[in-house]
Amino acid sequence: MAEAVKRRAPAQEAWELLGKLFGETRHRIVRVSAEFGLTPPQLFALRTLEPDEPVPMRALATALHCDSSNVTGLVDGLEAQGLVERHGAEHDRRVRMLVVTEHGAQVRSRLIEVMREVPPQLASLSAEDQRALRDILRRALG
Amino acid sequence: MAEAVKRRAPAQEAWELLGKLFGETRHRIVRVSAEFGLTPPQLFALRTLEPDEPVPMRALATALHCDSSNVTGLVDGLEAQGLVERHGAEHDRRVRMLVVTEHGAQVRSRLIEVMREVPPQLASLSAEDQRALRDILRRALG
DNA sequence: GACGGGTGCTTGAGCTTGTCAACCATTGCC
DNA sequence: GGCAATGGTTGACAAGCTCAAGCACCCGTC
Repeated sequence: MAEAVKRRAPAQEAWELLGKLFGETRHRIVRVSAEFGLTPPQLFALRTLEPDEPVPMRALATALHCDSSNVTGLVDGLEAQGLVERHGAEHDRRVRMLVVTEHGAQVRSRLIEVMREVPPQLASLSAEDQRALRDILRRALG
Repeated sequence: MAEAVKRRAPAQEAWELLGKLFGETRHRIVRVSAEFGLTPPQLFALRTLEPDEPVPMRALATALHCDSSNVTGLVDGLEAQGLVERHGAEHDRRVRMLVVTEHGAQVRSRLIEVMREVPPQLASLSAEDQRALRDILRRALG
């Protein structure tokens, strides 16, 4: 640690660089949502719902880390666009199962497709760097 | 490309892993903001302002990629807490220069400190991985 | 020097997210 | 049957965000 030189740990610099990527990604999410006529929270909600696995609203709320009352509004929006439907559950008449419609499933898969697109900064990396990055992230997050 | 095996490019898998990290970071930002008595947008605003470099509100708006009218509210909040002040500019009486107060500068630096903390997933990487990650990100985003 | 377009900021309307508290219907246990 | 707990909705409220309108001011031109 030289006197005037403020040494930053490599991980810290990496973290700051990721911060930049985060910022740009936020705007991307807003843009993509708008393309699909959704708001970002609606997009996350639809992405969370598996077309073949109806879940009660409560489950969506916990998955999104938010209040149930919030989900009511989100689902209202999705339902208004015919992307999901509320079906009554047989065994418990209190719960409403969320079912992704045919249309909703199509939108959802296109949406996931777009979200998966690797941002240009990463795509421009060499094949070796891409593999190394994947391996490191696997070790960190896997 | 084997038949049934859907091969994912390494960069794509890396991107998905980063998505996970993003999600966790979002909650972290909310938590940190609350700790400082700020809302997330207020936090970003304060972080953007350099204590030694007063800037017109317009500049903050473009830096935050939002409308000027939005900044008015954000700055109202920061000013109410004594973190920034609006000063008239000499050469142009329309513009209001944003000046970070002494207190604001302190809060800001503590805040940046906390935001810089490397999340545990990255911190737990080996020193080599950390360096490799930094180098790759430098190439991607530098 | 006065006019007029462009600019910086604020205000207000309107929408969405998000939380909390209150409420209703229903369930399941005692 | 009674009663606490649960799933979902509603309403009140705070905040972010955008747009349109307005105000004060700058600056070019005639």
